[in-house]
Amino acid sequence: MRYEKGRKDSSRIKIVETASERFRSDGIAASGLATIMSDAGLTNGAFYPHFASKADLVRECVVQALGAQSQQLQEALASGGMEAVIEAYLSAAHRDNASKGCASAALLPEIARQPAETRQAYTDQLQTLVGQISAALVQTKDSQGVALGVLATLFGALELARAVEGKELSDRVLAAGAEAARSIIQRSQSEVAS
Amino acid sequence: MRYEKGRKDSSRIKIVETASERFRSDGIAASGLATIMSDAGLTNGAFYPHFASKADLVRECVVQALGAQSQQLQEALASGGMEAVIEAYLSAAHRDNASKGCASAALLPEIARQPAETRQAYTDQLQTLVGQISAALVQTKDSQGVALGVLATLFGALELARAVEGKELSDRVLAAGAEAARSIIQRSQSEVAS
Amino acid sequence: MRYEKGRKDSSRIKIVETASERFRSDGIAASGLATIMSDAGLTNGAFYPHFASKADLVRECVVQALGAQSQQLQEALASGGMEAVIEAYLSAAHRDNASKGCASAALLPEIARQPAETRQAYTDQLQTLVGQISAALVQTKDSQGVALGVLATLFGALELARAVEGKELSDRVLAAGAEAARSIIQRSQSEVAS
Amino acid sequence: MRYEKGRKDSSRIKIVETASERFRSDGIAASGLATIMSDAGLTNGAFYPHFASKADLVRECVVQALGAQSQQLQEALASGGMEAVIEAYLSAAHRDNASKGCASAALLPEIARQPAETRQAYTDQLQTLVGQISAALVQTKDSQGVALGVLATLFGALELARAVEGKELSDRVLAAGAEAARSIIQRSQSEVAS
DNA sequence: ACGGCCGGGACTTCCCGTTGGT
DNA sequence: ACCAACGGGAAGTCCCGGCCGT
Repeated sequence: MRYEKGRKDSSRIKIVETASERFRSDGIAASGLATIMSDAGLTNGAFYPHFASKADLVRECVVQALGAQSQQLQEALASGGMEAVIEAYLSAAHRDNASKGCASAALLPEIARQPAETRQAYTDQLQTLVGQISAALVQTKDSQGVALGVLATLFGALELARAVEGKELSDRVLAAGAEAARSIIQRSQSEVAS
Repeated sequence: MRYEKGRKDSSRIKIVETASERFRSDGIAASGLATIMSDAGLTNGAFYPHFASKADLVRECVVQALGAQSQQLQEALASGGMEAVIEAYLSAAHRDNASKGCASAALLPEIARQPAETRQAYTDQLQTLVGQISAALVQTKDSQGVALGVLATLFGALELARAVEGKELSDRVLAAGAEAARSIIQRSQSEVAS
Repeated sequence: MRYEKGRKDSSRIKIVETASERFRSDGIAASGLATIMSDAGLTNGAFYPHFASKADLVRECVVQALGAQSQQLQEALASGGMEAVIEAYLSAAHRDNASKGCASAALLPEIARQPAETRQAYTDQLQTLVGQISAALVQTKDSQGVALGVLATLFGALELARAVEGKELSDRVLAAGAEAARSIIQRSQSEVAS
Repeated sequence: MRYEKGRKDSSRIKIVETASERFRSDGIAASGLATIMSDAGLTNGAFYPHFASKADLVRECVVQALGAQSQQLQEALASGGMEAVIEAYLSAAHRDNASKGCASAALLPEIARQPAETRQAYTDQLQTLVGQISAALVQTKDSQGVALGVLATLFGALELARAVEGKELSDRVLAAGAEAARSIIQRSQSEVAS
């Protein structure tokens, strides 16, 4: 799509992937371009031909990370429905592997402080996720609202599980988040039934 | 009382309050001590007699901010119950005023990257909130889990509302989060009823 | 002939001449190929069909510059002997016009840091100069040594005259160098006489 | 002298010493600040509090290197006179160890391209050397000129010995330079005698 | 031969957290 | 408590040597 015009831009892709992981593990502000480029097998000087600024890279990473998440979501929904999605999202593995996990749970407050363009890009990608989840639910008047509520719960629970000290409590947070997500879905369906 | 241990200098209190706001509005990593001290009406050199490091200040701020939140929560629960809490938390005013708002919604992913001591302090304070909410709910087998689920939903929804671009969508996120929180609570109560 | 081996394109000759001047005026490391090519009336891309690398060009320039110097030396020796050579070499005009002057005085330390092939090429050309001067001297046991000593003095004096600040001192350096060169020659001759 | 005012500035001294070696071994233009700072055990960011620019550092290095050379010269003159100076200067050890050796022989053409301030600093230091050598010679009308001539010969011969390929020839250059230097001195003395 | 691109890396500016002298 | 300075290190601009498609 984007980088079809010029060269094959494998470097650009490598940079975005490397940065995307680094941002999720260390945060955006705490990640330096030099480290990212070095991890990508390149040097500082090779950055600016690809991106106008760090903010530009951030936007690209948000798009990339949520795009990949959308694909994973599609597969999970197809194979196991919402229940599988919830269990995979609020798993210990996902909690313990932030660098390859959900960008929202890793970066939401930092995304909120990004320029409007980045937030718009995030919003666009998020709505894809909302649409996918909404479509997987029994249709109600406001299945998009339900999807948003479920996503908020998943994001919040994963962040909380990562922030608290103590594995036992963290596991309980994951379980509580999963139960909460199920509640939201089930209550929306029971409304339809009534 | 918690922060009696050190000197209860007014300077120290002022630094913590100022930093606490700055962290919530700009993020921890993006906030410099020089700016914080300047805003507190002091200079750089006055910091280290009070705190051993920035990480130390962060821990103190987390305690202070969640302590204050606990007090507000108590008042809101007393006057209007959980419904009032939800509405106040997921209000446009709270969304638009991060610097004086919930530290969790502003900082959770950054707290997750802090040293164990800070995460432990956060955990302690969080459990106070959980206890308060749990006590306000109809008692069930796992009212703490419900409280955790509600908190996760509130945190996630507020972060999401701040991150998305467009007021209309952001308002919908707030509403969806509120509805989701109500669902979690109501379903836990209906379980009791059945 | 030396540089017949490659194509004797006029472009190649132009590049070498342009680079040769630029190197002498700005130094090798400080001279970029883009500037050289541009000054030669060509573009970047025309370089590599002619030379394998910048080091290759440097070698070629060393050969070209010393070859030209050898011709000038021959003429000067023929017309005015060593005294004319010394005066021309240590003239204000030569000092103030490095770009068309002696490559040794302009580049010796940089040549010393070049790859062996370049240093070999320099050595070959230098020995031509040594032979010419040696032949112009009264023959002694070690007229080549005397020629080397004279050349070292001329190179060193010209470099020194270019490096010092202040025209008056610089002129004195030139004069002192000339007098030193004459001393070397005269003493070698007096040895013969004795 | 210079850095007495502020702190002990051991860092500054370390930077100058490290840079001074690096410049002499690799040349000024070819030496990057990052490498120099890294070798000095510091990082990029620590450079500019000490020096306004790379050119500023170069000037400092020129002063430092020639200052040290002046001390060595004094010792050599005291212990063995000019003959000892010549032999030490045009020794294989000095030729093969440019990084700790004479800055003039390593850098003269690059110094000639530096801003006037650097050239002035070089000139000042050079005149110290000239004065020392001049004082060591039998006094003649122009013992400063003789000293300049000797220095030019030494500089040129060392550069030449480093630039030529082949140890045997390089050794001959050293010997020829030494013989030339002796000739200059002796002829200046015989003038007096006559 | 052209022109543009690629990655490397230079120089410089800015600000950070922290320390020490006053 | 002030404040200047230190060293660390990031962001950004620039240009270099080298390569390729046209």
